[in-house]
Amino acid sequence: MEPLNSSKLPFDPIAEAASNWRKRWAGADVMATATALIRAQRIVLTAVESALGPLGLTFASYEALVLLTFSRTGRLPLGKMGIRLQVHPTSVTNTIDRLEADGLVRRVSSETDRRMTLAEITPNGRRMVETATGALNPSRFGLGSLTASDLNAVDRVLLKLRRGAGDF
Amino acid sequence: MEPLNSSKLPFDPIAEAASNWRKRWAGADVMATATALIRAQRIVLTAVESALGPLGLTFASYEALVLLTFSRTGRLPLGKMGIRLQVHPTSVTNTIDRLEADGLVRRVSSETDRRMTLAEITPNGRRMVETATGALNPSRFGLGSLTASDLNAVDRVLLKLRRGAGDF
DNA sequence: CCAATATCAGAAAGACTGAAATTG
DNA sequence: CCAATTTCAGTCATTCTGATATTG
Repeated sequence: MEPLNSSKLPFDPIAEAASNWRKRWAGADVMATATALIRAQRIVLTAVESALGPLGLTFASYEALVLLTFSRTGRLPLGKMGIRLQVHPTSVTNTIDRLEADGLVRRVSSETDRRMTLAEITPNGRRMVETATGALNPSRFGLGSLTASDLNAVDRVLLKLRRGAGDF
Repeated sequence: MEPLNSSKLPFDPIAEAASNWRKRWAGADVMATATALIRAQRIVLTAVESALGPLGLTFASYEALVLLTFSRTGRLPLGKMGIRLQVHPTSVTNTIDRLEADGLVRRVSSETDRRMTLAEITPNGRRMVETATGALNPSRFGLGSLTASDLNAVDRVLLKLRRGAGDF
């Protein structure tokens, strides 16, 4: 995953837009932050997926694998994974489909509640997490220009945001 | 655009994951922030598109309209719009296609450089911006739980991030 | 001839809706 | 009979690649 439109601008397009918005309506500040958040996500995703792409993973599938790695038994119900990763149920099905096709995960039906399907990470899956994490490290998730205190400042506010949005 | 998976958790899934990551590798902090940024973007986008959806707009098309509104002549070359909005050229073509089909914009070929196509906002387009902005205002872009100083704190760091990523 | 601009065809991944099958 | 879990079919917006036509 490469840059969207790598042509650089001689100014900050969001600041520029915000200054226009402020002439017209009161919501300019939130809109500027919202736009910056969307752009920040693209920066992160671009960095991450350009590191993971060669391995055949997306960030979503990597997150799913990591979640399984951290579970005690190496297996979790798909529904629970969706809740933990905050993604749509059909997206989980989709992600697990691809991971299963690549042999990184396999589906196991639960013995206690047969409605549930568990995803279980395979030995290949565990190896892939190691490799992928190694590939991800140098990318710093696109956040290499931020200091520890910058990260803290963002974390604090985003925690508030996510709580306010009812994430947990 | 509604919630992804509205089931609430009794804890912060990102903090939980971060605590697991820290046991294993050094990049845990950046990964936590990266994950939070991705989640924050989804919160914003969900709020925004649920306000704009009934009007037949996406955030991308709304941004394009607003950009035209703020330009002196009400028209801009598609390429320049892509750079300003930081989206892929084909996405601009796509977005303008839909706006044009809805009569909110029309294509005009440039007279100075005939390679360029300009998008020009129509009177209906201008009315739509008014309506959409009115619909957006109460949503506060999903950022209603943040104070002005919270917004400032995020803006400051994301400015650094975007500059570091070569956005401008 | 080369560069820039926009477009098109086609692929991929994600999110969504609505419906279905299975099981509790 | 109703609820929960997963899957399926299909749609949509976005991004990307690679190719093309037009113009500078």
